[in-house]
Amino acid sequence: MKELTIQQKKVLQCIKFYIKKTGFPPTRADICRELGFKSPNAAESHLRALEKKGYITIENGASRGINLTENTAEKSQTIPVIGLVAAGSPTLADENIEKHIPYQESLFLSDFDYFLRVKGLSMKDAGIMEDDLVAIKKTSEVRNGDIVVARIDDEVTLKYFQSSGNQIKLIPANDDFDEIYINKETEGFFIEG
Amino acid sequence: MKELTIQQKKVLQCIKFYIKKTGFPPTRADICRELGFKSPNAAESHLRALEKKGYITIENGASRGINLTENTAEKSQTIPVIGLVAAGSPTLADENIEKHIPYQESLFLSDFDYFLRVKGLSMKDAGIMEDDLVAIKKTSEVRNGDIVVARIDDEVTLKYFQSSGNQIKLIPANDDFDEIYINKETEGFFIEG
DNA sequence: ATTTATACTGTATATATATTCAGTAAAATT
DNA sequence: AATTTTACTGAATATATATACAGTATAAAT
Repeated sequence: MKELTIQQKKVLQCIKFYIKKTGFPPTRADICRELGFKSPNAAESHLRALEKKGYITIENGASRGINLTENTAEKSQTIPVIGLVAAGSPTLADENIEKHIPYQESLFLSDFDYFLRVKGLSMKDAGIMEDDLVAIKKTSEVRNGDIVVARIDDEVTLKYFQSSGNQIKLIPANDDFDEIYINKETEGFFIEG
Repeated sequence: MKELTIQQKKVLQCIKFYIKKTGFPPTRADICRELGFKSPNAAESHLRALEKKGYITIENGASRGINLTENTAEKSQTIPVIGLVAAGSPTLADENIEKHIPYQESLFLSDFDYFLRVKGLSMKDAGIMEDDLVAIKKTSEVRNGDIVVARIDDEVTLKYFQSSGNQIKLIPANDDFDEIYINKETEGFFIEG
């Protein structure tokens, strides 16, 4: 695939961002607004360049008829694997990256931020075993029953989240201690084993 | 969330399908064409109903300004887990469903069809271990190097796919036998463990 | 019994949008 | 040195599109 210029990258990112935000592609005018162009033809030209280079397809005559190419949408990225998160007794939690694994966005299109390798068996009954990878998404919204990564000072645990009034309980899925929660931080996602 | 009527479901499905196909939402006219309506107002009314019931949002004045709600887009589904697929020496392959696991489409937005539980260690070096779940997508396009689920008569194996001319080799990622391929059927996807 | 929601056809229209044409200018290729 | 590509402004326009208005008819809710 042919290389993009800096401006063309900006336009492509702008399109992706717009779709993510609104659910549908931008118009020429939208792109101009986002990037500060004063003529719709500036956007048009860039779109045609992106089309020519194979990053998007354009349905002629259709409004917002921009379609990200597979290679563009399913852009292969790498996701960090963060090591050794304790699930039993919480251990230290520096975000030491184990490795980066190549990862096709198309496979798990959720936008989680990193993988966490589980240590300990306290979430055993939730299907999360030792050495499993758990997809983690940084978020500020946590609902009851969610599995969260709780951080207390420098220690991390995987627990069920349960908020009742002002008290927040972190419940392991085995038979350990319950804890008071301090600072909701991330939300666990998928598991396997 | 309020229940949809049959027609409203059809319209919603039509929108999803259109987005999947084209990358952008349909116009009122597009919906009419797909569903056989003769007046754009038929689509308009349904859209407003879907909006009212919270399945979509509509950006007024914007063309194709339809956005699937989170609950709509991330519709929780169940995916079958198909049991005991041999990876070492191929065993029998009736599609006996182990169980259905609830699954949020948002997490893995790829459209694979089912999970396969791996038996045997012949794909060990590819990171696929015993008892891992492998996401499988039925497809007719297979490229060299893909991991495929090969079906020979009633037996199934997980192997690397390698086509050279007319000969098709199935290579395990360990140290077993190579085989001739008969009937490309599905394509393995992700793994974990 | 009356209202409201569903499910459309059909016509009309303001405007949102793609797209072409005419330029300017700098950078990169050939 | 000449051509092509990049990167825009600015104006003009055909048409794609949302959307309102006027109806008809049936089913569901109050």
